[in-house]
Amino acid sequence: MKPKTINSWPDVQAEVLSRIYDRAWKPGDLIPKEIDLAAEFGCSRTTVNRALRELAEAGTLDRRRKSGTRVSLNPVDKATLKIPLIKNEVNNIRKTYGYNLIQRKLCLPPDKIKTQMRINSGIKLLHILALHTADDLPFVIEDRWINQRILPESEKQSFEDYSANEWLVSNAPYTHGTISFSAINSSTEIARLLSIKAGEAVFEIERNTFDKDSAITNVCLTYERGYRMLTTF
Amino acid sequence: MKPKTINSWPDVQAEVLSRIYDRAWKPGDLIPKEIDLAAEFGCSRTTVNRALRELAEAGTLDRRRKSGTRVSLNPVDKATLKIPLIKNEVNNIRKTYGYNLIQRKLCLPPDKIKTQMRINSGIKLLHILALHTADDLPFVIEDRWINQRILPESEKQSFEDYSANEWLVSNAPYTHGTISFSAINSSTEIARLLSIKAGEAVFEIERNTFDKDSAITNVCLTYERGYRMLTTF
DNA sequence: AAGTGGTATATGTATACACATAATAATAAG
DNA sequence: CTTATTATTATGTGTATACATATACCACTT
Repeated sequence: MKPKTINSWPDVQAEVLSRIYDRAWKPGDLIPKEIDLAAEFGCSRTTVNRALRELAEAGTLDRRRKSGTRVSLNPVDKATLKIPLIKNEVNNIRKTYGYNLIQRKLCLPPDKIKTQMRINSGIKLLHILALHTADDLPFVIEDRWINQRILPESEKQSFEDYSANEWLVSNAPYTHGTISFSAINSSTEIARLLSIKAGEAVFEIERNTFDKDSAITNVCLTYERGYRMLTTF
Repeated sequence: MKPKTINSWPDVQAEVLSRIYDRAWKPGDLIPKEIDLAAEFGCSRTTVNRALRELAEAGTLDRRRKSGTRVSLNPVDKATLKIPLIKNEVNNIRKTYGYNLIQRKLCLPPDKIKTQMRINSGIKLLHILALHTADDLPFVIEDRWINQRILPESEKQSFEDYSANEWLVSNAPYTHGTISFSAINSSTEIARLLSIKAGEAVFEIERNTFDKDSAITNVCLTYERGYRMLTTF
């Protein structure tokens, strides 16, 4: 049995994780300092630092200057959800993607949207309603409001051949945003578009993106019945 | 107007992001190589590398050896969801947390659970059903299966005074897991526990955690009506 | 035209070193 | 005994340097 050599940062990570997992280092325990680990593993402190920094970012370790590094007591489960383009999402499940524009209209947003987008004035916004299909079956409804004051080019887009979802990613860089997930009983309108019965539970994602303080767009995506959003950690 | 100095990796990141944001570097564009950026900013390649590596991990940049670095065409929106302890979740919204064990029984799991946990044999699992409350109102149902073969200590726990949710975080280290989010129409059983009407849409999170190849636990969390899971990016 | 192999190159990683910073612990001052 | 100051220390960051690795590109063969 050859002793495994530990001299790359992934090696260090693996070794540290294995010690945590084997309970040699228990939650709350202070682990040796970087210099000592470097000496033990026969690598440089830089390499140990790289490995531990990532584990701290992942929430596995808690690090504090002077105090040292300890195993997290409450390793917060962090699930990173990748939110792909709907087109890609459909292609990923090996189905044929389709897109239908239902409505495109400049109008005054309801209060609910104004609140979400943090808009006070009575300006009109571009409202887009569209249906994305997978193998010709309803997949997700896109109900979107676009701030034309921030995105004047959106006026020229008809959004008939490709979705706002698609156009925005490469035309509307944002600084930050909010996202929320919820379950709702489908309205008659939603039920009709998704070809389901009114009242059936559907999964909704509501997203707001901002350019500094200005809202760019608000979108509510209502998925087909039984949709599951999944990820691993 | 003093020229801002760029010599720390956060500075480099900010500058790169600002150029992407100002469309000086558009999606798909090849950006200067690390050495050139280092020269321009007056810092070392290591510093530039650190900054760009993080942006690539975040999905903002695409990097390939020899080819170089380009601005992502499809910057995948990544939302990182922190999944806190239910107790903390309730405390965070400034409500009083309560816990009620409904059932604790060793029994054979249904096929659906066996599939999720990748269990073939006919072993019995510990089944826990409990209700978490916020200000004495139903908040979330915890429906859990625990593999006692992997976690023998769980046998001694009554789970009457504190939840499995809580006990497991500091007693069941895991290697990986899966998580899925969905919307369902509440069954009569769920409706009764949550004090809502049967059929009302509720938000569900199903999680599986594993120790290498062995399933540790499967849990299905069914939230109160109108629950929203939110995060920012 | 299609494959084969070599070379140049941008990113990826490891190292030694230096200094910065945060935070604890020790010390001095009141 | 409390508060302010200072020293110490572990992590955080920046630099120069070296070598590793993936891969685009070109030359060459078949």
